[in-house]
Amino acid sequence: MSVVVRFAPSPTGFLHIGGARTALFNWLFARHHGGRFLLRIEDTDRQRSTKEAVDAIVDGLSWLELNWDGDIVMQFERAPRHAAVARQLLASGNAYYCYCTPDELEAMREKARAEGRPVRYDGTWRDRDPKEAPPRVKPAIRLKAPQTGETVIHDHVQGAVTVANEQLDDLIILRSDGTPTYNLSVVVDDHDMGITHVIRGDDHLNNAFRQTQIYRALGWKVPEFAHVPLIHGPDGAKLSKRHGALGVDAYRDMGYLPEALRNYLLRLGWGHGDAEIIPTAQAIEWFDIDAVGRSAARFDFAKLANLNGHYLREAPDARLVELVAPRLERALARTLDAPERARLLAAMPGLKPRAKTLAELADNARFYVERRPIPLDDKAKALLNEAARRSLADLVPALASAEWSPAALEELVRRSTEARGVKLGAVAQPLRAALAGSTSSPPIFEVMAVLGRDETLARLGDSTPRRG
RNA sequence: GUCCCCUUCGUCUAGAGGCCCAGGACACCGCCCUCUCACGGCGGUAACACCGGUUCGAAUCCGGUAGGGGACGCCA
Repeated sequence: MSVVVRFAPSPTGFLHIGGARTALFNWLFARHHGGRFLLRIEDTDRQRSTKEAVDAIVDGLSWLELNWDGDIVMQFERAPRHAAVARQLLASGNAYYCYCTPDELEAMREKARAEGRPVRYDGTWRDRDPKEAPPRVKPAIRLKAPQTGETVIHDHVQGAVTVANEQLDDLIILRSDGTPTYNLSVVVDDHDMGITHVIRGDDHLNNAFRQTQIYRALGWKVPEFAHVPLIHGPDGAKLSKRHGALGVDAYRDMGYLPEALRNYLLRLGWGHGDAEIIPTAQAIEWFDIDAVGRSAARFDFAKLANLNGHYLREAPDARLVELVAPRLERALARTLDAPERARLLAAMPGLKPRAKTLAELADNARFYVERRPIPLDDKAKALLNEAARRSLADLVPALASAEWSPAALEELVRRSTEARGVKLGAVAQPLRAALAGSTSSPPIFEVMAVLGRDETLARLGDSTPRRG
């Protein structure tokens, strides 16, 4: 049997990090088994669904490179089909009209809660003659669920989960306005789309029982289930915005690479021996939904940053220039020309091991394309005292005719410091301050090589006293 | 309140009765490398929630307790 899975978000906000992970698991499962990964937008809540949210989901999945197969299914468009199935259930005696009004139901729940009883529909209209229906009340359709026995789900993550049928009430499958409810729509769509494995957040575990009852009433085959745990914040509580329940676009903005986020999300709740760095191709080979853990994991930015640093170091320099250039252009409020981009490319090997995010990489790269006189931070200013400036000035004549390579420059400066009996750092740090504008940067001779002789001497000139 | 689920270092996890006085990674702390900052290398602190039981032997199996999470809508 070929595997067919789907990711089915409701477009009521951005694609959040938890949704991204269930999408990733679905995608990996499909790719591992050579099956299909479908995308269905559950937009049946007309009040809250927005076009912007649909775009955000599509953009987020695209950025994460979780490509789906076939066309996107818009659930609302299938509402007539769902309603038809509800009527089919009615005709077969597996559903019935319920004439309770929302107010009555609310009162029913209120009373049950107050009396400490389970909050469930009491079955008022289950066996009552519809002829007794109050006039002018439009009925909803409820599933006539089994009242005895139990419903068991064999979940690939949670194992066998059993619930007594008396715990489940007769859920509404078609609203009084004729629109289908979530559980009905999901069952009909999953069936019609040929979904073999339903992989979703475990907040849906309870729905799986309801849905199983609908499948049975319809005589349809129940799909395999895998309910993956939710992601929690650092405090163990539900992920809040402050903790990282952000849209994936926010992670892109913070400068994380999609492959790093994928690797991080994969390791949240799943492991393969001691493996930590798991590139996507490897993940596809190894991924196994049955090995996903049953407990919720906490989101940890530090680990994400570490992983991101790894993928940053591995990324081709040209790609990083493309990713960093727009950030620099925004910061500098101007566009970068070809020589500046070339300079960034040459600087990238020295820059990338020093950053954990693209934001940090852009910050660190900025001095390379800053226009003279480049701004100096406070520590750099303090470092460039009278004595430091003089020793830099002493270096200028030799630099003017030096061979311009990192090794030759280092050799030259080392010889000069040895001759004067000072440590290399005594000159390297002032050089760094004058050329990079701060007290930390890639190796200074490499910086000089990338900057070129003219720019180097010009920057030194900006910081040293004029010769008389 | 009712139902369901979860519980190994601070965090993510390995572990499916003896290989575990519990392994890896991140974070943290030392040391090394070193022109700064990183990267890298080496080392360190640190966990089987608790109580019973089964067994020659339990992190691993069973029961209970505690703590945490999720679900209880004519939302999805």
